[in-house]
Amino acid sequence: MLTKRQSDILQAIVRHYTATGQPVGSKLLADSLPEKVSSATIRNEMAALEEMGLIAKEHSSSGRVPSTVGYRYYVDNLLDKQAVDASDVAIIQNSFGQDFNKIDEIVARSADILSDLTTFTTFTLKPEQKMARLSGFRLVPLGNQQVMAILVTDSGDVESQTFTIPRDMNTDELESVIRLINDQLSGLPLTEVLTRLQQDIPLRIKSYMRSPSGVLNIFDNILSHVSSEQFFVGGKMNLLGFSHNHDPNALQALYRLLDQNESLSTVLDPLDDNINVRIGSEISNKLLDDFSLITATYDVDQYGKGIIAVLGPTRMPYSRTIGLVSAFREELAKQMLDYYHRYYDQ
Amino acid sequence: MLTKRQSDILQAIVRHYTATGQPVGSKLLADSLPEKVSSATIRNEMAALEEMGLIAKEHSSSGRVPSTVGYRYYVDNLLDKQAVDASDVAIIQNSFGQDFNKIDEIVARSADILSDLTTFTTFTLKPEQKMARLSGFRLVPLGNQQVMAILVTDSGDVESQTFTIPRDMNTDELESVIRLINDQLSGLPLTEVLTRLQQDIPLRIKSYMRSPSGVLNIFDNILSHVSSEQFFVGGKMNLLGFSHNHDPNALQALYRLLDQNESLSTVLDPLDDNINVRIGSEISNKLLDDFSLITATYDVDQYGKGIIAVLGPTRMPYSRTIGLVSAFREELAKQMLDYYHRYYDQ
DNA sequence: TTTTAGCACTCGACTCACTCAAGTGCTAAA
DNA sequence: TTTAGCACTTGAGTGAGTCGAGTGCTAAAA
Repeated sequence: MLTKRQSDILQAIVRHYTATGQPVGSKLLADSLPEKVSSATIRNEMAALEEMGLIAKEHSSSGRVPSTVGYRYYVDNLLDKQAVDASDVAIIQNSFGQDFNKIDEIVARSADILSDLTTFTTFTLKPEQKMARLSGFRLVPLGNQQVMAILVTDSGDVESQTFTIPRDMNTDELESVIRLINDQLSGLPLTEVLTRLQQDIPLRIKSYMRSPSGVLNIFDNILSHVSSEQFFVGGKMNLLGFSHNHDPNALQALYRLLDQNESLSTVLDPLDDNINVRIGSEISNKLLDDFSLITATYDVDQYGKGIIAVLGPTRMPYSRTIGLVSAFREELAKQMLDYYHRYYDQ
Repeated sequence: MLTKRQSDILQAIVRHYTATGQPVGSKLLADSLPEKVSSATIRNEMAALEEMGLIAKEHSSSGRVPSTVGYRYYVDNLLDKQAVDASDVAIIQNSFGQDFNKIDEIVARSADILSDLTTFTTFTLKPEQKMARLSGFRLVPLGNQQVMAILVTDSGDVESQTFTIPRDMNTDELESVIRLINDQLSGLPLTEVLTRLQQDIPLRIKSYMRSPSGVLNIFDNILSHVSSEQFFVGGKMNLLGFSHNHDPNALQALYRLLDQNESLSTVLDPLDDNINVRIGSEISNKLLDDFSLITATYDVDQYGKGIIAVLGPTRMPYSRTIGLVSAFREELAKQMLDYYHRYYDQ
C-alpha cells in the first residue's frame, strides 16, 4: 500500500505526463506538490515507486513516466471523481437533434459527438436486439423483376433489401410464402424466427414450391443483417493524431481492425455494467498495446443495453474522459428512451 | 523539341525515379541506356533538360528528378503504350461477381478492385442519372406511424427512406398525394420531377390538404438523394502508404477532402472522354500538390457516362496505371451493360 | 528516523569538425 | 561532338565536446 505522499506523487506524475507528454522530474514535483518537501525526498519516494513497478524511466537519467501498472493504480484509486464540466454536458445535450428516423441514426451520431468531445476514436453499439420480435415482412414489387423485401421489428428497426426474382418464379408462390411467414412467425423473437426459418418453414412450403431455398435465403439474409451487431465508429481520423506510431503499415493494420466488426466485438466486450478502463497490454490485442480503451454500457430499460467505447492513447486524461463517458451514457440512454416513447408507446 | 537522345534520357529518368524514388545520376544512366555514351555526355544533355525545366536537382550535387513539366512531357509523349498485363486483365474480369442487386454495388466494388490493383486511392461515380425518369413512388406503412417511401427510376435505381408521419395527418390524404404524384410525374425526367414537385404539385394539393409542405419535403429529400452525385472511394488507407507527408494534420485535412462529395466532384471533373492525367499543381487543389490524378469516363451507351479516377503520388508508374484505368473502364462499362440488360431489356 | 544539501554521474540533444561517396560543371584533348 | 579528367558541392554519417535536466548516494541536519 502506498503512503499518502507516494499517492500524491504518483497522481502528480500521471497528471503532468498525460498533460504534457514529458517525463516528470523530481524538481518539478517538489515545486508543484502542496506539501513542501525537497526534491531529494521526492527522489527517494520515486525510487520506491519505481521499485513497486508503478513508474519507470525512459533512460537512466530521465524523469519518470507512469507504467501500465501505475496508470492502473491511478485509475483505480486516485481518480478525481469530479463532476463533468457543465459546458461539456450542455454540448452533449445540444448535439442530439430531434429529427432521428431510426435508432441507427442516433447511434451513429453518438459516435461522432463523443469523438468530437474526447478528440479520440469512439465506438457505439445499439441496444441488443436479441429480444426484439418480428412484427412483419413486406414485399413490394418494383417492376422489372425487382422486389424490395422489408423486415420490421417491434422495436422499430427496419431493414430492407432489393433483390431480383428469377423469371420462372411465380409471384403467387412468393406471396403465399410471405403470408405463411407472417402468419407463423410474427410476434416471435428474432432468434426464434431465424431457427424456424431454417427448419420449420422449409418443410411446409416444400410441397407447393419448386425451389424454396432461394427465397428463404433472402429472408435469412435480411434477418441476419438486422440481428448482427454493427458497431459505429466515430473520429476514425483522430487516430492519426494520437497514435504515436506513424508507420503507414501499422496504421493500416489498425484501420483494418476498426473495419472488422467481429474483431471489434471481442475487443469491445464491456466486462460489466461499470465504466471499464483497459490500459495498453490489458486490451488483449497486440495492435492496441499503446492505447487505452474505456468501455461502458448504457441502459435503455426494457429495450436492452448498448455499448459505447473510447479508444485513446495510454497517456489520456482519464478523469475527463471517464467523466465524459459517464455523462454521455446517461444522455444517450435518455435520448433513446425518448425516441422509443415518441414512436412506440402511445 | 527534344532530340531522340534527350527523350531517351528523360524517359529513363522518369522510369528510374518512379521505380526507386531515388534521384538519377549520369553514371547510372550511361550504363542503362542502350546507346553507349559516356556519363559526361549524359551530363551535358541533362544540363540542357534542366535548362528546359524538365528535370531538377534536389540539391546542387544530387542526381536529377523529373519536374512537373517533365512528367507532363513524359505522359504526353514518351508513354509506353504497351498492352496491359494479361494477368491484370484477368484479375479485373474475375473480381466482378454476378450477384449485384443494384448499380451502387457495382460502383462501390469497382473502387475497391481498382485500388487493389493500383495500390492507390480510387474514386468511382455511376453513370449520370440526369436522364433517368421517375417510374414511381411507393408508400409502405410499417405500423406505429412509420412509413417507408420508395422511389424507383426507370434505370432501376431504388432509393428508400423511412419517416414518421404526424399523428394528425390523414392517411387518405397521403395516399391521394401519392396517387397524384404518380399520375402526374411518372415517366418524366428526374430533374423535371423536382421542379414540378416544387411548383406545380403544391398548388394542386393545397386545396385539400392542410400542411402539404411536410409531405413534399420527404419526396424532395429522397429525390435529391437519388439525383445527387455520390462518389465511392476505394483504398482510402492506401493514402497512408504513398503520401509523403506524414503529418497527422495534413493527412486529416486530406481525408476530410475525400469525404466531401462536393469538393470531390470539382476535383474529379473529367475534362473530356479521354484518360486525363493531372500532375501535382495541375490539380487545382493545394492539398493535392504532391499527387497525380488520373481521371476517365466510362461509357454505358444509352445509360450515360460515369467516372473513374485514381489518385496516387506524382512519382507513380504512369504507363501501368494508365493501362489499368483504360482496361478497367472498358470492363466496367461491359459489366454495367450486362447488368442493365439482365434486368431491364427483356 | 526522516529529511535535506551537496555532489558526482548519466544520458539525450545539440553542435562542430571531419570524412566519404555520389554526383555535378567545366576544360581541354580526342 | 564526345570524352577523360578534375575540382567542387552536398548530404549522410561519425566522433568528440558541451550543456542541461535529471538521477543516486552520502553525510549532515532536524
